[in-house]
Amino acid sequence: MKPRAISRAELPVDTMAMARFLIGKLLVRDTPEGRRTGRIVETEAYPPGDASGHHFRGETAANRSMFLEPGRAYVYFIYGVHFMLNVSSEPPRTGGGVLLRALEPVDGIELMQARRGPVRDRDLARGPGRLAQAMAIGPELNGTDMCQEGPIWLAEAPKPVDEIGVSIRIGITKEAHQLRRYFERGNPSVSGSTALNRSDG
DNA sequence: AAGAAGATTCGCT
DNA sequence: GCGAATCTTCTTA
Repeated sequence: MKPRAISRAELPVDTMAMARFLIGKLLVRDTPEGRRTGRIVETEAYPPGDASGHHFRGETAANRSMFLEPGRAYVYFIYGVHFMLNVSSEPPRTGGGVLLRALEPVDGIELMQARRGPVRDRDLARGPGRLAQAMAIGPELNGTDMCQEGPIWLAEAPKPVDEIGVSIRIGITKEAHQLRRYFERGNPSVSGSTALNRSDG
């Protein structure tokens, strides 16, 4: 299977639309050791004006990537332990992003296992911190254009998406009631509780 | 200059 | 279920 990159022209210029659009698409990571590919099965939207978003208080050196055009990687470090990968999703200087929370492993599974240890395949990239670890994502990828083949990029969906569910987002306290988490219902690589993954907001 | 909070995960109880 | 691990960034004094 040969993945084809998604051009910027194909991307929605809107955070909620982007979060939904990305479900089922491929995330491809190319490194000297080889290629890792995962199918995106869970996302969260952090649109402009959302107090839980890192862009909420305006552009800084740290959150600059989210103020670029759609399709840029925003990578940040949290809890002293984990990296997280987002895709910018609004017009330039606006500020918005979509957090990639889980992948269904497709290719390069041995490379993911090497970084994640002995866990079931479905758990390799189940959760945003695990996703970053499995895909070898670090701060050097912050700002990368994901709309062309490079170290980290987006590619077309390999198959039709199953039913998409919607729920509240995980692990935040501000704007906690907003239904801004999207996932492929029934996919075993989706994180979160059974109750959350049943709802369809 | 110091402190607290944070888009999590893992291991133990 | 709870707490630790461990660090960056922003806020407040």
